[in-house]
Amino acid sequence: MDEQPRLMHSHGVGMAGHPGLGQHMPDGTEGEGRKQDIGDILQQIMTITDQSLDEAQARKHALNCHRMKPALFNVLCEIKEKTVLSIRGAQEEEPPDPQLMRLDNMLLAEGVSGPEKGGGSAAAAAAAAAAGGAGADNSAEHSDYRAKLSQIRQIYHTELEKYEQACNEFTTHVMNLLREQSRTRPISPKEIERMVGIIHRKFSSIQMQLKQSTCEAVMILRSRFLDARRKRRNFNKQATEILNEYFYSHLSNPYPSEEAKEELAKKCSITVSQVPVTVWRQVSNWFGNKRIRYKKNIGKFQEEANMYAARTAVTAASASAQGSQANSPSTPNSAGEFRPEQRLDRSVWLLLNQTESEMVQRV
DNA sequence: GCGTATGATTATAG
DNA sequence: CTATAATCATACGC
Repeated sequence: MDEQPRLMHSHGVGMAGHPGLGQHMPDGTEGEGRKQDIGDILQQIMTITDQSLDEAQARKHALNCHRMKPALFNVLCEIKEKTVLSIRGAQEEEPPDPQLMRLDNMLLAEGVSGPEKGGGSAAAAAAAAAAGGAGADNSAEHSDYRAKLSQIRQIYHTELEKYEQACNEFTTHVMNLLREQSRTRPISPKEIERMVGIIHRKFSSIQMQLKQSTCEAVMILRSRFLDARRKRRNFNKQATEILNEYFYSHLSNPYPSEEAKEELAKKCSITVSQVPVTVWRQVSNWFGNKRIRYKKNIGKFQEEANMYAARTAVTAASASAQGSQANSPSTPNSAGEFRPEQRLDRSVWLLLNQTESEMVQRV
């Protein structure tokens, strides 16, 4: 193993410019005749370009048939492998591309790349059911979606197959070519392997584009069909009134508990939602929107607040004293003082609410 | 049609 | 996980 690099080095240099290389060949143990042979062969190789074409062909043929040819050829292969591969081989060995993994995962999750059609639609149905909560009429709503999805799926698969086929064809073509050439050029199996790797990488980068565009198509489809914002329906008058009633009667702490939300949902009869959103979430959304919009512009909601406060005051006939307090136009801040036990929940809201209403009051 | 209202989603922070 | 703030996409009233 010690002399191998030296040997190859001399070969490399020799190939580049020194025809008289035969003398450097392995010594001692080798027979004289063999040494002579190698010198001859190299000499012939080096001078082959000086000859005419016919002569060169003849020489080439002779060299090809020479008994030392396989051994020398192997040496050449080894040299090339060591030099070329050491130069270019170091940068390879990439980990699986994270973006590709992401795309693959998404396609799998959307039921595009997974098992056959049954699995895909089942996954879609499951997703729809999971998102829908009360998905009574969802199936009819989503049939169009599923049809489009399977269309995408089909295109994806045929394209993928095409790429796969092209890749295989090209790979075998190149492999055959290289094998063919390996008879006359120093091409090691390892190099062929490497070339195959390169081809596969190229093709998989093309595949990635397909996956990318498929993902985009699925996302667009999803947003077209599954985005609830596109199917928005306003709550009916009664539901809004009930929600507003709760909101303004709990103005100091408008954070309904889970049970309260459930209760409100029931009272509002917003059980059948056209959108893939749970009833509970609709109530949450409503309160989230209401809080933020109220806080942003208390003045705008003042009238509404008074109205609902008045209504609750009228209904709550028993609590006349507090009712009148809540009834008066400018007492949202006093609500907190009347229910100190509620303040631990959302002190931030309370603070903002108080300061804002105080400001409004002063103006 | 257009501006506003409104329900839902997304991003972000605690 | 929830609440908030910003934003989106539609509904609604004019």
